[in-house]
Amino acid sequence: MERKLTARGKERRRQILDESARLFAERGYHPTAVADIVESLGVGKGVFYWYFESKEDLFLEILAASSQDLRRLQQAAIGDEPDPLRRIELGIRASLQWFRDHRHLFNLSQFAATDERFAAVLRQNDAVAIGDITRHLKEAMAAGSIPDQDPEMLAHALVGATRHLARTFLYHGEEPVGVVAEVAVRFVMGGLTAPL
Amino acid sequence: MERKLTARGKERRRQILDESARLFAERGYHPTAVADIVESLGVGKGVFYWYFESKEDLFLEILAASSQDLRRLQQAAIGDEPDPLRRIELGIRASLQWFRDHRHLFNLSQFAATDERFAAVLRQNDAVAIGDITRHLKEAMAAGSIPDQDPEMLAHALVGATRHLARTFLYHGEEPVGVVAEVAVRFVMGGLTAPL
Amino acid sequence: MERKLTARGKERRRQILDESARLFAERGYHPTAVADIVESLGVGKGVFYWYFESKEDLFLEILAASSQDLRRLQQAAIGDEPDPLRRIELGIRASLQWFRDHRHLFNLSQFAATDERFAAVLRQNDAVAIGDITRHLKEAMAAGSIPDQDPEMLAHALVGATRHLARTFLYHGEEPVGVVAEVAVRFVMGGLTAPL
Amino acid sequence: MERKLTARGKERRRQILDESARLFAERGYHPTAVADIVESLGVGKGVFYWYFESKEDLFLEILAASSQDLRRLQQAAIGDEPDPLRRIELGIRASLQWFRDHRHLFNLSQFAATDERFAAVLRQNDAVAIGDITRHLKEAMAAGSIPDQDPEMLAHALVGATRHLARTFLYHGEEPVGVVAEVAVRFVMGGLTAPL
DNA sequence: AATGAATGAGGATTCATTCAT
DNA sequence: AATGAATGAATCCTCATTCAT
Repeated sequence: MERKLTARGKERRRQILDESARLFAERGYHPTAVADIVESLGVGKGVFYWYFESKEDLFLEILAASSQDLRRLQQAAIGDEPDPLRRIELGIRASLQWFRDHRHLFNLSQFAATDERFAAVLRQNDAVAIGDITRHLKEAMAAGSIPDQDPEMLAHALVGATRHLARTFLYHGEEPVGVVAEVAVRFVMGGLTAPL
Repeated sequence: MERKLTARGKERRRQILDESARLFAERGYHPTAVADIVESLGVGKGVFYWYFESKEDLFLEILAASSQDLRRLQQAAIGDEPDPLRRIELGIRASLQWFRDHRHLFNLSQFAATDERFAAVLRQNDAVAIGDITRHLKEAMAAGSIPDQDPEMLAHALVGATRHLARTFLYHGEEPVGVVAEVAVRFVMGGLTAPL
Repeated sequence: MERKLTARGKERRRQILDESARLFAERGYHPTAVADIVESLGVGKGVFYWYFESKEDLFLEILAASSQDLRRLQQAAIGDEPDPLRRIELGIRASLQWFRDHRHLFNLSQFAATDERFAAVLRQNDAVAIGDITRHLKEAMAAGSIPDQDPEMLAHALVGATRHLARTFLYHGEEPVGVVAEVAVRFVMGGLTAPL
Repeated sequence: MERKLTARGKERRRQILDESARLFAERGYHPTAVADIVESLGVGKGVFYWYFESKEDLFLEILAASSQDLRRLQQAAIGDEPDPLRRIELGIRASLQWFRDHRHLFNLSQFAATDERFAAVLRQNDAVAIGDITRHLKEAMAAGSIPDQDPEMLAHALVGATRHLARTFLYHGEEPVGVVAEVAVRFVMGGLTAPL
């Protein structure tokens, strides 16, 4: 594969990527046929396979791209903030904003976790995120701002709380991001700083 | 439907229920064919449709049964404990134990969330759980043991943190339940009691 | 696979085997779609896959079966004839008769030779036939009725001449088997006994 | 069609012809896609259709060209040899050499025989070869050097033996041409001169 | 001459479900 | 209750060919 694409080609590729993410999210991976995707774009079936090796391949690409996108946003939000706990707070707020803006992607990773072919990518994506957070936590422990504990477990607790709030109130519900963020941040900070 | 089943019939039904839960969890709902299920039980295809309306129907039943089972355990664990925060703690510990014992079910609800036909049931199950927790939280707020906040949001934060820890360290990992429970309880209690 | 088949099932299986051999021979392997086969039998598409793993699998089975059938006939024709050259003659006559009766199979092995997935089976089939002939030739050389030469090469020359005559005059042409057999036997015997 | 081609154009055409012959021989006609051919040449798909009407057309051309090439070589080898049997011998030796040099073409004609669209060309090619041989044989019969028989049948027996030896020992095997030629010539001469 | 893009019919295979026995 | 057989719509993917640039 690895075609050389013209400008028009790149545009098409992006179209397919976007449209299929939308459909996968809406109906699920299996129930969305390649035929649905191309029909929804008004192009022939061959187009899909001109740009992607397979349906599976496409899905993997969507997963990878979205996780990269989220991370980019988080890092931009954190900037060079020196306080590690404050960095975590900024990360949470950025994530919630991103979740709101890309709510349709929730189902994708949800589903990806249930299929071994995709779960691997998901775990890797997660490992990166957890790694980032773990670094902040270690720093905070070294500075004495939170008690010494297994930083990885804390990272997962933090991620779990944040994502679930996002799914419930930003994806299924329509709560303003700010409100959810307030709760999330307070809950997480309380959890991180809770004495042993 | 609603057949009257003999003792042997009930046993068969349970066999199918268990085996398909195992297969769905292992490979996913769509990739598991009815043919796989009956073959794995060494019976003919007719058997399946004797006991279940459809594959979809069977999956719904698995979902409902497992959520009921979890709730029963939680309530047994809580007993008549008077302190609401203590009730929550007992609920978390019971849930983690159940998750450990039924780890194969993680993927099932994970997947169910991505398919509108199943998501409804899931939401209902969740609503019950959240309702239980919300009641405890309101009581705790009334008693002044945690600050006044939207109890439903707190409930979701709590559930998200707990489930994610379970998924990561009890399903993918092999951490002892006690260790995870300790972290979960401290994190959640810290989060709940964090001052405004 | 390896299903337990009822009498009706075995009958169906044979039907598919026969009908597809006919179609493959008539139109070629690739141009014959599974849909053509089942349609020509007036059954649903699933039936094919109930009895055969794949189209490829079916073709391999046809190849194997036909080569076994031919060999069985040859051995029956040879019986316990003591003279090795006479055995070869009987084998040639039997083969020609079989080729006439199963002319539609010519194209099959012709095609099979061009696809590596099938060529292997073909080579194995051929090896058996060549082995049989080689044994007769060695005996004849030991008895001094033909000059000492590489028996395997002779066997191939013999097979080549016979098959090509069959293809030309029994498959494409309509010559009586007896006439072709006369020429084939005289040509081959002349070739085998030609002095060094 | 029938384009006027520049020198560069002719070169391109030849490239396509050679590369596709190679690929058809290696993988078979149907499994070789036009896309494979052009990709293997590193050119765009338009190129193919600039030089050839269709894939089918290309294949027919390959068939015709190779049979012409073989015949040219045979005639050059025969020269003006007066003895008809000697001419046949020279033809066999030349053919074997050509088969060795173009072994990859074996599969092509093998396959062509199984598809009615190509079989016609093949039969015509064969008819020419058989016609040449038949002429030599008639002359030999007239001269009394071989017994009177149907010359066409003999020609086919001869061709069958020779080709099969070539396929077995020059294409699949690695026998020296000389050795195979010796066996082939002796076998054929024995067969031709065998008394009635 | 040449390229990347597009077409869409066609092909192998799967699978939930039904049915005759 | 249970079985093997059958159905056929649906799915992913391929590929010869055409086209705009």
